[in-house]
Amino acid sequence: MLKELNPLLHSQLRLAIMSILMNCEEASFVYIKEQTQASAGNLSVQLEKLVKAGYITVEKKFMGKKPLTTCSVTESGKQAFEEYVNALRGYLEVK
Amino acid sequence: MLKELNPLLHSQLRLAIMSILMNCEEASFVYIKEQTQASAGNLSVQLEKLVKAGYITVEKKFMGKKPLTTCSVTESGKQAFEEYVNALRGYLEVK
DNA sequence: TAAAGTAGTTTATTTTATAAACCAAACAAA
DNA sequence: TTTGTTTGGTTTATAAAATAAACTACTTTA
Repeated sequence: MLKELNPLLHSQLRLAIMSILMNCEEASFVYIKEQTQASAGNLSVQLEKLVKAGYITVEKKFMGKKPLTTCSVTESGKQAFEEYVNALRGYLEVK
Repeated sequence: MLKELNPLLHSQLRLAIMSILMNCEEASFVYIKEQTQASAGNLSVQLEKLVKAGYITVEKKFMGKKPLTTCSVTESGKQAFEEYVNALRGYLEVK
C-alpha cells in the first residue's frame, strides 16, 4: 500500500532545499536561491517552515559588511528526508 | 541543476492514481478510492484534472445496475510520469 | 415505503505556494 | 550630500490547489 508523503517535504521548493542541504554541510541563502531559482520571498517563507519543523537550522551572521544566512539540515531533517524518499519510492516503481 | 517537477503529477493523490494506473491496464473508481484512501469527492476532482491534461481516460458504463467508472493511463500520461520520475530522482539522490 | 448504501459530482472552504511590496544597510555617483 | 541602486533579506497579500461538505441519482434492504 502507498504510504503517506510528508507534506512538508512534498513541495518542490522545500524538497529542493532539503536535497541541496543533504548534499553539503551548509549552504547560504543566496546559494540556495540561485540553485533553486526561487524568489527571495518564497525562499524565506519555505526556509522558515523547515526551521519550524526542526528539519534545518538557520544562522545569521555577517560576512564583512554583508549579511550571510547559512542553513544546514538537522539529524531529524535527515531522517525525515530519508523516510520521505522511501515512501516516495513506492509511488515511482513500475513493475 | 534540479529540474522542474510537473505540478500535475507532484501531488500525492494524483501521483498515487498515476502510480496505480502505471501498474495495471485499468482500474475502477472504487478500486482507486480504496487504494488511495481518498474521499470520493477529492478523487473525482483529481481524476478530472488528469483527464483534462490527457494523462488518463475515464470510461463510464454499468456493471449490472451499478455504475462502473474505469480509468486507464494514456501514452502521453505514461511519458509524463516517466519524465516526472526522472526529474524527481535528481532531488532524491544523496551522493 | 422509509432508511440506508453505493457511486459518484458539484460547490465551498481551507490550506498552500507564490508573488508583490516592503525594509535596512551599503555603495555609487552626480 | 542626497538621490538612486544593489544586496540580502522579511512580511503581507494574492492566486492556486487540495480537501471536505453537501448534494444527486439510483438501488437495496428491512
